[in-house]
Amino acid sequence: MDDAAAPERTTVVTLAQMAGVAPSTVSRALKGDPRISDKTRRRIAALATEHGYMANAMARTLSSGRSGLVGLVLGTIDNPFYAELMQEAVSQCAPRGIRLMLLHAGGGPIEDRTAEALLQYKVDGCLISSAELSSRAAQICAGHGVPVVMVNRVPRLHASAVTCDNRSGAEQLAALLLAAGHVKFAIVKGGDESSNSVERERAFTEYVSANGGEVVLRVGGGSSYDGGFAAGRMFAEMPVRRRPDAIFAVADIMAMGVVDALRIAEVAVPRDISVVGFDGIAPAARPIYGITTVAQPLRAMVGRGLDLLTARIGTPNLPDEMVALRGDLILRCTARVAGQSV
Amino acid sequence: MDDAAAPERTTVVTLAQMAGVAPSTVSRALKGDPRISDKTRRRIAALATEHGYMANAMARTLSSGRSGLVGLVLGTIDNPFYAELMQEAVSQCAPRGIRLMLLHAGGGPIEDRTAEALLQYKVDGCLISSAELSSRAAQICAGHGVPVVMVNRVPRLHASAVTCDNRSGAEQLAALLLAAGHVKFAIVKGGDESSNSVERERAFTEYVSANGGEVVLRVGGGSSYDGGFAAGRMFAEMPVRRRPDAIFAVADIMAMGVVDALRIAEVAVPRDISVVGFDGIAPAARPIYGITTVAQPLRAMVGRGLDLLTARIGTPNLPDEMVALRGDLILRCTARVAGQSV
DNA sequence: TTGAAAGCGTTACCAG
DNA sequence: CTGGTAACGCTTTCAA
Repeated sequence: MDDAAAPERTTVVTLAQMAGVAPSTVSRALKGDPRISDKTRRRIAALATEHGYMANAMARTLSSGRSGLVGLVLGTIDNPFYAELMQEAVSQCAPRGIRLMLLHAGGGPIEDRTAEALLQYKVDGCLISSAELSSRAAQICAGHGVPVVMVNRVPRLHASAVTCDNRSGAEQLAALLLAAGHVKFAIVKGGDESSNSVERERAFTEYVSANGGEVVLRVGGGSSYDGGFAAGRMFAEMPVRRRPDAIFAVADIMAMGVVDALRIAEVAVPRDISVVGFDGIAPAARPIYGITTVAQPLRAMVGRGLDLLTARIGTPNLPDEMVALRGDLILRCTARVAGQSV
Repeated sequence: MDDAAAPERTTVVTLAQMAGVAPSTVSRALKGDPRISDKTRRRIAALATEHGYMANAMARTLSSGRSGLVGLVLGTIDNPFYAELMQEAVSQCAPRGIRLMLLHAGGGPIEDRTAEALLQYKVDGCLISSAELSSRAAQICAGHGVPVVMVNRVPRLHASAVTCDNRSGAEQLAALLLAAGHVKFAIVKGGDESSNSVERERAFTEYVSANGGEVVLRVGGGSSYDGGFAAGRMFAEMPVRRRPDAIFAVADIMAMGVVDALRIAEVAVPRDISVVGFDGIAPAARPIYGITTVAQPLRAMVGRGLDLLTARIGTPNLPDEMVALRGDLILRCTARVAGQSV
């Protein structure tokens, strides 16, 4: 009835007709191919905007093999770090003209059917930032030449990665605590599969041992608030003599749990125990927490990750590249500081 | 050199050749078209799995007009509610075979270039859960027949929506507080553009007024922790006589801020003031907070939202539909309860 | 500097 | 029940 005037979506072909040129010319003009005369280019561009032309990404992909899609894999979202990372990724992808396909978010491995979306939608590359990457997904990427970049995680298989410099960060924290006179340390670990946790833990331990301190205790915190809370309660219940001086929680979210547990048990932070974290998530900065920490340079990390990815999309078979970015020590109030009384 | 044996990706055509049938038959067999004989179907299916056939989504979209893509628009991610919603959406989309394109996350409106992705990638529908939907994006969807479903937000333009029953929730909270003997109430609002905030605020006010209480104060909290914190500090600084008895923060994230500010000012919750929230986000349940609240039935909301969306994708021009799901009152410890001493 | 035509992999329509 | 074939909209040689 009322669709008599089917508006006939504008395509390269319709544009070509209007401009009196070939479709190929339109295609070239629109993407700025240098061998199209300025005059025709302008004419075509004008027509295009006038008619609200929008390239059909599907057709383009089918023909060119490039989709402009990047797969995003996120870790468990209870940790605000991943939410912040996601937001950063979204905002940095827009100006680069890359679209994100959200493949996974949360704990657990990637489902097979999800991994297949990689292939079906001809994803150009993959940005991964979860602890658990199913090996199937990794295989798929590797097997089909889909470049993978990991952010905040060292790669197990064929992939590039950008991480925070865990060693330097952990050392800065250790140095801070040591300078404040602490000697008996505890570490609240993430998971054993978490490369970050392992690296931070080791660097911290080594630095402390080499400088007159000792890590007397290490407890698992599962990279979650609850894990940190449980650990904190355990510390609070220890006889004071055996209790550590200072606690390094390898993630802020766990440090928050530790601090809360201590607070509830009326163990004063930092008077009785100093607590430091790692990551620099927003809630840890709230006045109620004021977690002393090392902040990951999230913006730069995502930016660098996207650089690596686009480079590899443009030029296949580039060698894997690992980049570590230094984090910033942020002094707040859960750790004693040398020469400062509480 | 070593790509001599170009593996020739398996497609419907190659499969057809192997099976000795037409491509159209393969296509039909693979999608379970009933008019293909069981025998051929099985044969083709076997071939397909054997050769690891993966349909090319781009080609399919080009030909069928349906992409299987749903655009996801998320509000500011500082509120864990959106992170939880995202996770829920991701996990519910997978089994339904729908893929998510992450269009936007964070504050601010959707960029135009992002909105255009909607068209370029032939997104089948849009799931929106942010306060700010750029009208441009909405126009684009409406103008191109892309169904839109809003979750946790009432639609301004042409769109369906699923929300929590704000009225019932607010009334449950009001009733609880009234029963505990509170009479002087304050409300910490979200933004004025937030439909949820407005609805909750109004329902709460009406119920309270109708039952012998009074809302003596309403202050903006910007739907953020910081906003709640500022509001809480303000309450703490008020002369006790003028201070409200009980505070309704229209979002848990603000309630957390309120509670922290009061705690820091050594105003006891709930002894001196009761505080209630709304949403049911995970951090508000931590022992350190224990926010009394109404939890939104997130899983059901997302499920229902996806139902509405797929229905509208399958059958265009269905009328807009608004569904409200009742939330659950969760008694924790920031609100006094009738007949209970503190 | 531009044009013509051959795909890209699927689906859908029309026959048979 | 199945086959043929024309789209879908764009890119990309190969020619001119």
